[in-house]
Amino acid sequence: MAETENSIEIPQDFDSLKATILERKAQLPKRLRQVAAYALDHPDEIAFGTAASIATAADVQPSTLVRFAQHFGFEGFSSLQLIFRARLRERTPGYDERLRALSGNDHSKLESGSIFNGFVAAAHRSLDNIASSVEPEAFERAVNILAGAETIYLVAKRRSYPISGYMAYAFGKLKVRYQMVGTAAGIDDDILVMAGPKDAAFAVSFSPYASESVDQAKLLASRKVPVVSLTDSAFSPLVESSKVWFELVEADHAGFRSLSASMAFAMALTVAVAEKRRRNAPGV
Amino acid sequence: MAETENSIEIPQDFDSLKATILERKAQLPKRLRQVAAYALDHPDEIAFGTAASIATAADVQPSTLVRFAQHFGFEGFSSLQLIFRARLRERTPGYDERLRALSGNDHSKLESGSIFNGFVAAAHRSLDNIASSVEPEAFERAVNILAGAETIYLVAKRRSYPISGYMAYAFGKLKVRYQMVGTAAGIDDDILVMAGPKDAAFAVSFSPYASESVDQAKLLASRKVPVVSLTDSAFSPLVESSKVWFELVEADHAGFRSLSASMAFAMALTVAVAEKRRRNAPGV
DNA sequence: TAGAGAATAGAATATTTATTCCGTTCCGTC
DNA sequence: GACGGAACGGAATAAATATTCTATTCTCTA
Repeated sequence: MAETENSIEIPQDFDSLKATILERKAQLPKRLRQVAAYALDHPDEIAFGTAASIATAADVQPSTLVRFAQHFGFEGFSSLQLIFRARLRERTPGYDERLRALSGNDHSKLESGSIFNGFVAAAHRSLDNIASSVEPEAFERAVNILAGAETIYLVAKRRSYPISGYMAYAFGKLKVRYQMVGTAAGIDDDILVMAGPKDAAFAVSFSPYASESVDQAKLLASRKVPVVSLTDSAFSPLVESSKVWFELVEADHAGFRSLSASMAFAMALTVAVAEKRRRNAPGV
Repeated sequence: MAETENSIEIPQDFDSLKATILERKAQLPKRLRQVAAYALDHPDEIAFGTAASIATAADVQPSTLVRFAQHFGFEGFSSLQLIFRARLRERTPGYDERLRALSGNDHSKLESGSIFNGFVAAAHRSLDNIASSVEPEAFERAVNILAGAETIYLVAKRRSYPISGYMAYAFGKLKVRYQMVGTAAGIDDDILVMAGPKDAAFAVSFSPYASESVDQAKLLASRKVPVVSLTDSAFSPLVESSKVWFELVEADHAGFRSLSASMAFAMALTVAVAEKRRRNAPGV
């Protein structure tokens, strides 16, 4: 029997597939071993290539790839390929390590525990995401804009409000002048007409974008107030009003998003701005 | 002419493609803009998906994807897809690696960058910390207490305020009755005298503990309102008033703490409570 | 070294997937 | 409000890609 291995379980992720291949490579026939070697040496090619292109590269026939996949219990080459693709999607260093750490704790046993673990994992992912998507140069520009401002206007509504709330708290402690732009539209407009080019604004808004925030950012931009913004898409309506903007997508768990990464970003920005001010005006 | 743009050069890598899309997004027709937004928000899906699956996800026709690709000078969707795949092959460097790659003479850029790095790292540590320190049984008890309450009172001041603010937002969306206990002392007391044993409270306070929060937790406890609390020490004054309490120490960077882990915790608790309610009262 | 079973190559076929085409709708302009 | 051009939706078609099938080769054993 050299066909599907129905007795043994089929690997569901790259790591266990890799282990299985290594374990069995000794008793693999010539061409299948050739495929095994190529697959482990060039996993990206397997992920993106076609059966024909991979076969050429590995110097075998396309049908050999199918037999290889079936030898390890897969239905065909395509289902094997999915494993290699999933690997690229989850490619964050430390990803599976953290996943293992989480599944090791006792939360998984209880009903609410999986929710807890889910949000912790989502927060980790969000943090990995900002770490790779925020450009140091953009961050520096944002810091410079805000550090040079007389007053920093904080624009945020609804879901984003806690972020500006925390920044306000921190700016207060750090003796940085700020002004929150709240909800009451009448008052807000009175506040905003006092803003000018010497000030700056930090706006936060996530989909679905609160129209007040978008309007206020536009108003500020039209008054030549430089706007730095934090949002979740390059197509966010905040972008057009912004001198510098950051795209930050919070990972979700079961459709709900926390603000973990946003909070880390907000705090970093806040402290960096305060630090820059301290340096530029040490005598004050 | 709405076909291939032979006059302008065709983007050869993801960054320039992204730049081109952003540059032209304003004058893109409806469906093409829809595709543009989806593509930049979900680049991985474009890389791995088929024209049909992507079209469904972006809520357009497959032919629209082809037109989109051709609009930007590509021969068809497939050649556009190659750009998205190439992006995944060259692994995205993390923030710290890019920071290190910067020219070493720019001190300020390095400084702001390391602040950013520091807060992201601190957030990761905080998350690891709560994952191991929060007891599943305690979490379950907290969920039960809050899920059984008629009204959930949210007690938090100053630094903790954003946490209860976000929970309030989420409870509102989830149709869970809550009452924030704000700052104005006079009003708060009026609110609190309405609380009784059928309600419950969630209090958050970190060192130095705001005396109002501590007093209000005490008051609630004396009125037989079960209190769940989140704080940063077993010796916190909140502990004596609490039925269930959690110790959560946010890791700090340069003496400043963000709220990343607290946010993840708060969101997990909020969703778990709403989920439990939904199960217990499916008919409502 | 003959024979049996496994493995392989390559072409034939089936399937999936991208692209084209055309009737209809939308939108701006006169 | 009518016209013309651009954009769109959806089905038809073309292209690509994976899988199967069979004749042939290899390899081990008696």
